[in-house]
Amino acid sequence: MGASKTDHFTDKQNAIAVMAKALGHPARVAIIEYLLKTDSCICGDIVNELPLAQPTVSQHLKELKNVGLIKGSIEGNAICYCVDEKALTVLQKFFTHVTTKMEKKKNQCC
Amino acid sequence: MGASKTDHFTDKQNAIAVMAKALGHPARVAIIEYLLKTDSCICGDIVNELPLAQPTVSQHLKELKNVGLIKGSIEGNAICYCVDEKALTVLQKFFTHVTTKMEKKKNQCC
DNA sequence: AAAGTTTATCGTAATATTGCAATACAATAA
DNA sequence: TTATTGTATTGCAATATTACGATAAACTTT
Repeated sequence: MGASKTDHFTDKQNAIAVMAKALGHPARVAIIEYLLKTDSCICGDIVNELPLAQPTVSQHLKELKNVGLIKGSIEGNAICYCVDEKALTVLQKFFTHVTTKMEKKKNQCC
Repeated sequence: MGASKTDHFTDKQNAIAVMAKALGHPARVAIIEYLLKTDSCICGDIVNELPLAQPTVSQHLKELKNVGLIKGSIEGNAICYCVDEKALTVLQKFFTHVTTKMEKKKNQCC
């Protein structure tokens, strides 16, 4: 095995899982944080910021892009990457919903 | 390779990544949602709810527990699993922080 | 104690991820 | 055109994940 049985889960569950998985690596969390912190969003700057080789960073960027968490636009020779607001908002709403539900339950057990 | 270079990232980045990774599988998202939806939190009920074999579910529960997203308490013969409020609140705050920062930036590029 | 119930662990096969060197590709500069 | 610069892709080795059958462990009931 090694592949998830996505067929049996809801679209929403799969969507959350796919985005969460993309953030399941510190380098990719660092990329998102860097994109929010800085004004420049040039790929080369991200490579310099991270303790990883250029091909590895490129791979991480590709993954974030595939999942829709970031988007890239060609900026002359370089490429400018930015966070995608919609995708991150989906995650934000999910976790806010979760914590809201938790408060309502207030430790009914455990 | 196959192992993440966690040494070079901040503790917070690693913490977020570890929890996000745990939610990077639809079954584990489904488990969290189920625990919030229902009053019963018996392991057997979770196994019945998911389209996966009992050992597989047990493995997923273990992962969620290792990461601190859920906690389990022995309930006679069975085991009662519940979400851990603190851990999920950390994620909620992270994504709220992210979306807040996004709004401030308002598409400076891309 | 013996049998049943519930959950965890072991072992293993299939697949996925991570990381990087080498290299290719694309756009600009000389 | 020929560098040069910036990014992506390929190929591969090391490791991790997913899934489940078989089995063990722990508690309950009979």
